[in-house]
Amino acid sequence: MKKKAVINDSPVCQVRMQAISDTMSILSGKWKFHILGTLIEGSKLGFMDLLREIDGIGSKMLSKELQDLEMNHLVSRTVMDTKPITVEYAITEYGATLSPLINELAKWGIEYRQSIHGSKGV
Amino acid sequence: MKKKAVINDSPVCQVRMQAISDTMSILSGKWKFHILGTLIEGSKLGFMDLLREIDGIGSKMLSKELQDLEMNHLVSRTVMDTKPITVEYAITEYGATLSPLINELAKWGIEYRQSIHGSKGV
DNA sequence: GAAAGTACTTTCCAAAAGGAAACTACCCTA
DNA sequence: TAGGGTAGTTTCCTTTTGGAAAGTACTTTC
Repeated sequence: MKKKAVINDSPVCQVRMQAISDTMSILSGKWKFHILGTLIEGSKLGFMDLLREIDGIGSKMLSKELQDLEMNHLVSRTVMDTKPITVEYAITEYGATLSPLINELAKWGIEYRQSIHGSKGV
Repeated sequence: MKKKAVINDSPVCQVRMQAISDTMSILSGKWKFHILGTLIEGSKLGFMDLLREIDGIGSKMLSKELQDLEMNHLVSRTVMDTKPITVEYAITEYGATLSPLINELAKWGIEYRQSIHGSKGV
């Protein structure tokens, strides 16, 4: 009995799956989308600003996630030579290409909430 | 010295952030997007089919993730009364509303790969 | 009646993720 | 010179995640 050739294991599909894995590995963790979302809304924020803006995050996580995002060129880090030195974090032009994705994420989440409340068991 | 009112903590923004958290918590884990992506491509697959299709997943994870997705009405599970009983997993109509999101995810990942190869350091 | 296929579940373990609190280091103001 | 603000880092700990392997249960085929 031959094993049925289930679906599409064509290159396009494998590339697609790989692409999804790539995106998710770059944006993994509990806080990446929050940080990016915050920086997309209010460009140029300091470390303490982000710590205050993003509800629940601690300095360790914020620091680590910002480093990840910077490494992937999604956010920029600029040390200003103000007197108590400050650092400006901002979304890069490249990071801004995530806007459509983040919008889809938000849109789906909003519709999800509505579907829970507005229906009798989906 | 008054604390600067950093950005938009208007209800819309909080709702948006909450929505992103909701979506991500439903789609958390290493395999959800793979499973959904696979079921969107080839509707109606058995447990063993999925196990073979999704490279690297084990039966424990597949089982657990399918239960999660079923609980959230994103996939359906139908026990067929064939002789060695088989189970058909399929994406629900509701689960299909994730297609645009998954497409964005894939699209961004593909462009990401291109940006790595095609540029001199972004 | 043994093997193999369906669909899982259970156990046991290792690694990764994440959080609280304390600590560094530097500067300014009072 | 003590307190408070900047921007983090370090330590220690718990929780979560995920994987390998074996087990369950039932059926059909050889």
